[in-house]
Amino acid sequence: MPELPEVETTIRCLTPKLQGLEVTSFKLRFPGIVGNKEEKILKKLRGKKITGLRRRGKWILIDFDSDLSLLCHLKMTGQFLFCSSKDPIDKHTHFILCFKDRKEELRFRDVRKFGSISCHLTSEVLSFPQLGPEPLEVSFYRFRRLFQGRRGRLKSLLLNQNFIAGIGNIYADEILFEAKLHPLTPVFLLGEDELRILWKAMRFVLRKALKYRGTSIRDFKDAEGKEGDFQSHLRVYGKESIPCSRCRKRIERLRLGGRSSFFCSRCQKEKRC
DNA sequence: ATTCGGACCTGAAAGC
DNA sequence: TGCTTTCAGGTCCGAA
Repeated sequence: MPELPEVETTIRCLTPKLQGLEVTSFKLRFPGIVGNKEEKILKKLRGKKITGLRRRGKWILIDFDSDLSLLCHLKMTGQFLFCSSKDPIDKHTHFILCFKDRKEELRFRDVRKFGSISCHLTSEVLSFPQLGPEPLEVSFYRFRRLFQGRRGRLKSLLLNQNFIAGIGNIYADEILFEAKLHPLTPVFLLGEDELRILWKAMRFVLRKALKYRGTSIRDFKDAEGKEGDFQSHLRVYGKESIPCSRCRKRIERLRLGGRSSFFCSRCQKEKRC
């Protein structure tokens, strides 16, 4: 479910609540989300204080004192909840952190169980996922350089976390519509002007999605259970056969690597070699 | 070397 | 109504 805006929204919601809290215990109800090795390391969290939360791509980092960090990925349906320990625990809640002098606890729930939590040394945690630059931090010059010598389709590249980190299926489609570029465009055909338009579109769409606190189409909720508002601003994603907001031609859908891509065939003309 | 399908899971919605 | 199929904000792996 979550891409950069949803992950960032989750972190912004959690940070003021978790900052400074000391771990007293944890419950692992479904060990599958952490490796067996990690289960051992997790015990080291007892007595540690949360110093802060960070995002890198779609990863969530929870930093503790004494050089420990949790590295978490929500995948499709993962969700963090900060709630009263008296609230009922449903069957999809897999991991719980409890804190000193607090009635609230941090829960990780994940219907599809794709998500993951692992524990690392803070000094090493970022070397684990091999990720491209942050879309909202990368300069145009570096962005342009990323494309040098690359092959393949434009949308596939935007989804490649190695290439750039944090964009997923919804925002890739929205960015391409904003930039008026076809998802199947071979990247070597892109010129300087188009790359600049793409870079601007990427920043525009992601910042707007952040402003509206993410997209809640199906599952996404922040750590207070609150939904995002960007779904009412989507222009192509999930809009098959609905008239394009720019030109009124019906939005089309195609399959790219097993995933749906929504686009306007009039606004986003396919480039030929 | 990219690209594809399948795998990992569950549940909602659509199709028949 | 009820059973079956399809689909889903992600990523990894192995095979064409």
